[in-house]
Amino acid sequence: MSSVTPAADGDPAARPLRKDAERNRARILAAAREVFAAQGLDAGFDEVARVAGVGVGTVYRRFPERRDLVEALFQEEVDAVVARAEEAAADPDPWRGLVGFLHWGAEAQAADRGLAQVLAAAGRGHERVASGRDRLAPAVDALVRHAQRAGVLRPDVSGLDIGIAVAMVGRVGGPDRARLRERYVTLVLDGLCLRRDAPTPLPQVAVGEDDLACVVEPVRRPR
Amino acid sequence: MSSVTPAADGDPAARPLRKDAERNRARILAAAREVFAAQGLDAGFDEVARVAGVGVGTVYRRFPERRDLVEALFQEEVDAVVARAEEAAADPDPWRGLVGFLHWGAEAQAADRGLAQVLAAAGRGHERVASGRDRLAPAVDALVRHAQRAGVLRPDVSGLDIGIAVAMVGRVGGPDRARLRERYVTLVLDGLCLRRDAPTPLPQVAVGEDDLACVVEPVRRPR
DNA sequence: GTGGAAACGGAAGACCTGCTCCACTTAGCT
DNA sequence: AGCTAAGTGGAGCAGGTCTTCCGTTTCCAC
Repeated sequence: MSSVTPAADGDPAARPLRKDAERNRARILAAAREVFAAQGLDAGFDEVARVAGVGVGTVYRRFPERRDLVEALFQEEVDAVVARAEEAAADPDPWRGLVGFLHWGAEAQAADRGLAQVLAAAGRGHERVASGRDRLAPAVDALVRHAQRAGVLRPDVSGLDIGIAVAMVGRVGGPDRARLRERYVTLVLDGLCLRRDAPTPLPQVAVGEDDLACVVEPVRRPR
Repeated sequence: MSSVTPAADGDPAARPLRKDAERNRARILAAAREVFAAQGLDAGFDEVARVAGVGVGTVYRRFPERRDLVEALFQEEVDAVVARAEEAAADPDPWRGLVGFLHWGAEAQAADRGLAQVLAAAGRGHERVASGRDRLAPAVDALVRHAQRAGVLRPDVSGLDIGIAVAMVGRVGGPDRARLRERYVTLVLDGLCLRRDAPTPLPQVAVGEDDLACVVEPVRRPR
């Protein structure tokens, strides 16, 4: 979660960075991970620089475009999602695998705004992060097919549906609304299963009359 | 949808506006409805003024705070949602009423970013729009109880759950993704019903390999 | 028609944000 | 140690948005 590719930055022919530059690069990546998770992918570079303890100029020199930073960061985060999907697909109980993946995915996206945005961009086929989708889609598709062949998942849904469902639920609520998200994952899963006689019990949520800060986050306005 | 309270603006003791002022006020409200629907509640006042064909100063004089404008606008929009919920609750077939309300609500929120934000704020208990929730919550609760008493809706969900579900699905996709939203409303409804033997058929969506612009919209960063 | 209060509009100032640039510092080689 | 190229940081500029302010226009009561 915090290891960083040491030097070779895509182009293996590039001369290695100086030691201090490499150290700062790592600091910037760590800071960006933190800031992007909290504020989303268009957080100010100033903030990233402040958290990293370097000047803005340094951030811009190392990552001239925002995409460069995002790309460097989320390669590994996407890997984590792919790994989790494969793990879920390997579960001997296919339904349990699917359930686990949905819960985990919703929580991961809720905890990290940047991740949510990257996955959305990957789904949308954005050039630079498209490689993310190319790895992600097969993994989720495999999970879906696995559950469908076992006859527990309805046959008319695709991996894309699962991705969108995770994204939808992941947008619900603030940081401490984990219970609420579990509730909606359970609800969606009751819609995803092939058939059922009774509803799956939902996690109870105690919301006070004036403590309904649990709604879906507002959309952002386009630039 | 386009009628506007002529003069009495909250305070009945206020002297009536001059005729031109009243005309401009109506123009501003119409423009704001359009602009807020497209761009969300924090669209620039400049844009509202431009669309209304008045100067920015006029907008600021009539509505010194953004909240004043939002409040004046969405009183009636919330009324429309309440009316739709009551209509749905009055349906002799309670399940059909619920299905119709979810489809309508998701589409309404997708078509109007401003409405989505206001409903979110209302759910969150925001002071000025709190009155909206006070009217909305009972209407949706009645719809839910109606369906539950008829034994078609699972008993462990509340009106709030319905509101959040509508909001979640309403965030999916862009303007022409109505089909996709229908798909997820159907899926959620299959999770909401008391029991079912087979999945409800989902509306088919044809998405090309690189036309996956169907993901949930990104979250916005806080000010 | 006239006087004066109300309303108008948009230029201008305050502010905020993304990015560049260059005088200075530092690592690493000899 | 001394030299040089690589690296640094933050002041400052450009471009954008929000809000105010005041000279001009419009309405309406008389």
